[in-house]
Amino acid sequence: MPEQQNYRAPRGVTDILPDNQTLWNTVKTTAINTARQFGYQQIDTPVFEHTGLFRRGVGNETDIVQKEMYSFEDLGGDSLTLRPEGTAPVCRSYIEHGMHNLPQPVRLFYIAPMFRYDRPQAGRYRQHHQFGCEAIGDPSPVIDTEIIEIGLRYITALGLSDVTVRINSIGDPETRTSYADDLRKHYAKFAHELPKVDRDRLERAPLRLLDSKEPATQKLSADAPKSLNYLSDGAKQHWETLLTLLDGLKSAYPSFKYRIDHTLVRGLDYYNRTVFEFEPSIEGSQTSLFGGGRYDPLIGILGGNETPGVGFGSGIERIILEIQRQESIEVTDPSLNAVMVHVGDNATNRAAVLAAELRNNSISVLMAPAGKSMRAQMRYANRANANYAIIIGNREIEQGVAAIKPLKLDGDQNLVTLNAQTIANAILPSA
RNA sequence: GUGGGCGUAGUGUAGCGGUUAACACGUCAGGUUGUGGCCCUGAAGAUCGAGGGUUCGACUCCCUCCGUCCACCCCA
Repeated sequence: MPEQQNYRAPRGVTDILPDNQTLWNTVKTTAINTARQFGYQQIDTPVFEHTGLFRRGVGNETDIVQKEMYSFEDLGGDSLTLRPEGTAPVCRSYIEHGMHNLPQPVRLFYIAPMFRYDRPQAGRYRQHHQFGCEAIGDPSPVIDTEIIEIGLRYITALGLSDVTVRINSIGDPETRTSYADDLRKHYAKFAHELPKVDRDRLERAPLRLLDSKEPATQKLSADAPKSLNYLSDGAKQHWETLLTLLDGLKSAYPSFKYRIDHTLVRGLDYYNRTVFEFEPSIEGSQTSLFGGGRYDPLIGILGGNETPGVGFGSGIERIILEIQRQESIEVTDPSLNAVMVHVGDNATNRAAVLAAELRNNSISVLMAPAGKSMRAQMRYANRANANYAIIIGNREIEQGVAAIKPLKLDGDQNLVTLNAQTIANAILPSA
């Protein structure tokens, strides 16, 4: 006897069961419609890429690359990685397909699974899905604002309120090094007071100390140097224009509020200037719904011509959690037009043919389980969430009729001639 | 990687050192002449997460492991 093994889904990944599909599809459809309203076109990139794309693009020292990637060697010896984020692959595709020859900026969006090896918890999974938008080829803060507006429109369409946008500018790569140096100096004075996790980060990633959750570090962060004071003239003007544009959004989005947060930095190396996050205003676990920013260096890093870009990624699972928490929208499963209830072999054969013909009339219909009692079939029809039962037994076959019984609406059962057209007329709503 | 909570039928729960391990929902079959929802009856379904102890006896107490959830970290 072979040993029996009960498999479960691997840690941190989940099935999206039929009960949740309507909500999922609503969210995805909302994302697609929103992106299209802004003229974004959909792109799908492969689930895996060359590992080097992420090492270079996301940054070799980032947590994502250091400890969260699903990397493997394929049978040909290539090192491949399940995509942990969406921006680098889209930029790779932009370069590979010469999209700089298209009118700039190129506006793209995707809805795709992402993979990160991490300890699962609420709102965090090893496979999650992101709706992302990328605008490539435009350096203006107008397009930064557009990206943020897409996010606003998306969450507004999903009925979400109490969402705050945190925003910051981390400047350009050149000014960032001197900023990082000064940050190091600031914290180094009190290095002995820092918790060990933060002391470790001091050298490697001083910007990360700013959003540390350690109280001791937070106290020091209050009067730490701010990246906004280190901006180059160009970055500074970009930032100030951005704020003006964001203020302008308030007339179209009355509940929109943003907060300048100089502790906001992001864990991916490719960002410059604008960075932002959308987060719900709940205490406790801070699960941001969106993250994004400008990534002007990225295309160059990946070997393309220097090309500016800006974008965001938004976790669909987290959006769904927030929709459920706020009860912001209600979805109902679509109902079925009809279930065929059939007793007796002749009736069953006739019912199967009729079902096929009804489907030609765009009617959704399914067969109740053959060979079961009429009571069992009627119960099945009821559970199937169907509008009508089409009942065919020996009596109906003899008389050449079908009994049409409404299951949801009030009304009596009635008999119609046994053919697809008359049945269709009897159950189609408009008729 | 670090810390905490929790693991009993498909799901949600109850239970106690000795029980036929209970209840609800769900599933299946019935409730006379072929007709769902409500209601009623019955059935199937749990090696009480795994292994090891303590004990005459453990689902119940102890240990280990595994799983899971939550938090840290990081992010979406």
